[in-house]
Amino acid sequence: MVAAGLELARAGGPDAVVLREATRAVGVVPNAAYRHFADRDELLAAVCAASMRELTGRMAEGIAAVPGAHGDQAAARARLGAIGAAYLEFAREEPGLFATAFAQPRQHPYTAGDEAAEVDSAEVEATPLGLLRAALDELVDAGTLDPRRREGLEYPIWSAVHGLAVLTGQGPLREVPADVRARLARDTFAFIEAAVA
Amino acid sequence: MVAAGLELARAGGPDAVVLREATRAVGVVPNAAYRHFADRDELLAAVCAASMRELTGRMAEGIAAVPGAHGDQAAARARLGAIGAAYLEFAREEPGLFATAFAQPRQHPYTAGDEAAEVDSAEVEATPLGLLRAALDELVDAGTLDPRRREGLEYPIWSAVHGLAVLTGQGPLREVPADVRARLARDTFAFIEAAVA
DNA sequence: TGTACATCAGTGAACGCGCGTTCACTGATGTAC
DNA sequence: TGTACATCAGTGAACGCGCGTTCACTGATGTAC
Repeated sequence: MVAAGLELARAGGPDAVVLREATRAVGVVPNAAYRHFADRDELLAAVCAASMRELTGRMAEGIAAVPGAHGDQAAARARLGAIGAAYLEFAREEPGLFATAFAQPRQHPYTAGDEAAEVDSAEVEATPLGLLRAALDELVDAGTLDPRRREGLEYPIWSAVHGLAVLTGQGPLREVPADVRARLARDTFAFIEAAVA
Repeated sequence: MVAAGLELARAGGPDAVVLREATRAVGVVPNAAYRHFADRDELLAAVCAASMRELTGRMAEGIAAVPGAHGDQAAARARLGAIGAAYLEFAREEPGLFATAFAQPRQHPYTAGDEAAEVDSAEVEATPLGLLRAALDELVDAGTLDPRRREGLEYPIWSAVHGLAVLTGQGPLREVPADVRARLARDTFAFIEAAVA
């Protein structure tokens, strides 16, 4: 059911996650879905969570593909770039899933500064925000990023990349040609580096 | 009809712009709408355009409220800040209209660098992007912004502010308390200033 | 080893709902002669 | 000045659609005695 819903979301975003259609894809009668989900919203929530997991997985892959030991300056920078690139690539290649991942967000605890330690670190990791935090922490470890500038830095960076993804996805910039899109991505990354440096 | 649709969008976003409901609000029979709109999508497009105009208007008000002559350094900076603040404020106070403004975007010509001159300047102005461009141009005029860094700078800035609006609006950060939200906005503005300087 | 029973995924039929849209129409308003 | 006519916003009734959801049910599977 969730896999079927995921395909619907891939093709048409969260609104396309229609209970009856998912059961049809599975080859089952509509009300059979109620064996597994309380209602349509519960199915949608599961599909949203799966979409978010998919995004997180792509980002993790992008990071893992960058060689170099933890703490190496060039590698740390490259890993931050890989995070942003994977995020934008997912938004471009899977607009339906991207929209779905953010359509019905699980409550996302804001944990900056002092409260950070309270959160189960494994859970935080398995999240786009968690991966971004780890990358910034590595930049601090590598000596590239001044620790005093580290606090809260994940949010403006996340905003910039997410904003670009949205504007060039469903947004007003969705019709720009591929080369312009690539340039926007480069400019945005340069902008982030300028602010970090 | 558009005003009624706008109220629906204000309350529930673009999906809430239901043709029958708009006619009901106007006190008219459903099919009467077809005197004025080819179909539901045409009504929605009109409502989206009106939402975008509303956003642009709020931003223009925010700019106009900043005293100081064109080219004054402090005033120029304040105007850039006012743009971002108005954008975020609109997204927070009118989430439905904000979502609607970006729901069915009019094709938005990308005009950076050489092509900029080709576009009717009046049309460009009456747009969030146009206002942002004007503010950045003023920073150049004021001598605050290096002209060599000006080109294409509007997009990362727009992305950062738009991303923050989305993440704290419908997005994963939508549940954060007001003070944290304010801090995120401050951090993002500081981030932008750091990249611009 | 065999029988009784609980579990539970899936069935078949139906419901009420609100939607967008089409049809032929009415009736007021303004204009041409 | 008065009559004929075009225009056009709105009417009334109806359509087919697909949706989420509820009901009482069946039939296979696994388990307890």
